[in-house]
Amino acid sequence: MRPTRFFLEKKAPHSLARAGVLHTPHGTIATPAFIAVATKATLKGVPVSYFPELKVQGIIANTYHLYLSGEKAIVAAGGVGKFMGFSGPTMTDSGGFQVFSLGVGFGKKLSKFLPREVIAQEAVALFDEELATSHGKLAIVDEEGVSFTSHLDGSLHRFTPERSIEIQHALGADILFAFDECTAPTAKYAYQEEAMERTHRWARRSLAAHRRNIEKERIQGIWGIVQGGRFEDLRIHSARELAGMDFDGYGIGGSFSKYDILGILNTVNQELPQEKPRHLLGIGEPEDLFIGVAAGIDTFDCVLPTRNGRTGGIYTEGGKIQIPNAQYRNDFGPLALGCACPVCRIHTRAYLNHLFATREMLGPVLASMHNLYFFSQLMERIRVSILEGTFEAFQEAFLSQYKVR
RNA sequence: GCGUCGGUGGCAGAGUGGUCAAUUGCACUUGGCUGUAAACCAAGCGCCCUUGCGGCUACGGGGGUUCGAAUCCCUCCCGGCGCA
Repeated sequence: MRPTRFFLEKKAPHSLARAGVLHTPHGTIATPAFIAVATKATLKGVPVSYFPELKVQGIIANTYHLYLSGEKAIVAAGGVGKFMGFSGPTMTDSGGFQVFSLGVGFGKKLSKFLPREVIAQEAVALFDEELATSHGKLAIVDEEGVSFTSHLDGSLHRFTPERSIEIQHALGADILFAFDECTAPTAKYAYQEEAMERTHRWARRSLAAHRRNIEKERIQGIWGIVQGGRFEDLRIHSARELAGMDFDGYGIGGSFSKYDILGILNTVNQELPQEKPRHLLGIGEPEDLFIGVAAGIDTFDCVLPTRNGRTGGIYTEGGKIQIPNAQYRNDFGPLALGCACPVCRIHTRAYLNHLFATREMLGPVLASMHNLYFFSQLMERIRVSILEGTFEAFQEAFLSQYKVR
């Protein structure tokens, strides 16, 4: 029996949305669900003791970052979950994203979504010069793997699919991801295709390395990552290719064009085995979560609730607000209307505004907690709506008052 | 009272004849953040104006020198320090 198992409970009638339960050796996740990002074995700013109240069902940590900081103590502690004091389900990302963020993304303010301006001039060459040079990068890709220059001390490190899996075995999460290459949103078709094919070869090697370890294979599941960037035909090809491998679930990675992400995800998910869980890596805003769910995604992870929280962004029913802004100085209402989170039960916008203005560390902490609850709670409501057969109505009701800037 | 040093934009503090509406930091205002190089980054921050190598007013007050002054001179006011 596989260490992670997924059971579908209900499918929505007019979309690919679905509700289910994902079983792991450390408990279950009711899906659709938001997985909190705990890159360096900490959900930045939020004590594990608050997880239950914040409805945090699971976390995802990062192989590259924990490897750099030294995974020995984590192994000695009995795995990343035990190390951080979290008894629930855990995942580890393979380090594939760092191929992008420390590679072609280094020094640039590239998000995973193709910028609006670039879409407009799609026909024009997309930063081809920059992508072609390795100057200024901390990660260089070759067929065998990736050479990293540590962003911490400049030391040289080497990741291959086998090495990533080996470290992920040491970290001991319930679900680990195949080593992949996350490409830039600006990558041209030819490079995207090349990277995707390489990612498929790495997926096979990751899978083989995992199955080879009989002990770990029994207690950790491995999910493969679909790539292909914003190109639909590549995505279809990638999904079929991955579907043909014996993964326990699937991650959908890489970058997208904001405007056809629903279409691409729909396509991808129709190619993937229906009975297996799909995780959309690194996405997204509340409106993106609806898009993902509607396209058949079961789990998500994203740094936004914590990163935005740390930097003063608060999610509310009416959209995202900047709590340090002057207009909230005397706003004694809750952060979000009707929010039942432990922060809103006690604190006001004015207080959070004050904490940020005075740079008190509690500000980022409380904001992160609230945002985390907001995301988890949103996913829970989405799940309930699917079970009740009212997903589309709920989506419409939520988005009608949630303003996207 | 004498001597001396100093008074610059919200604050601190550069500048010491032109390229100064004035470096920089803080504060302030506003953006951004999507598998976390991020408790971060960016922009703005005298007034007017749609624009500009744009106009106007500014470096304690007043007056002068000069083609030109935050920068030099005189004087007044204010502050620190020293001596009486």
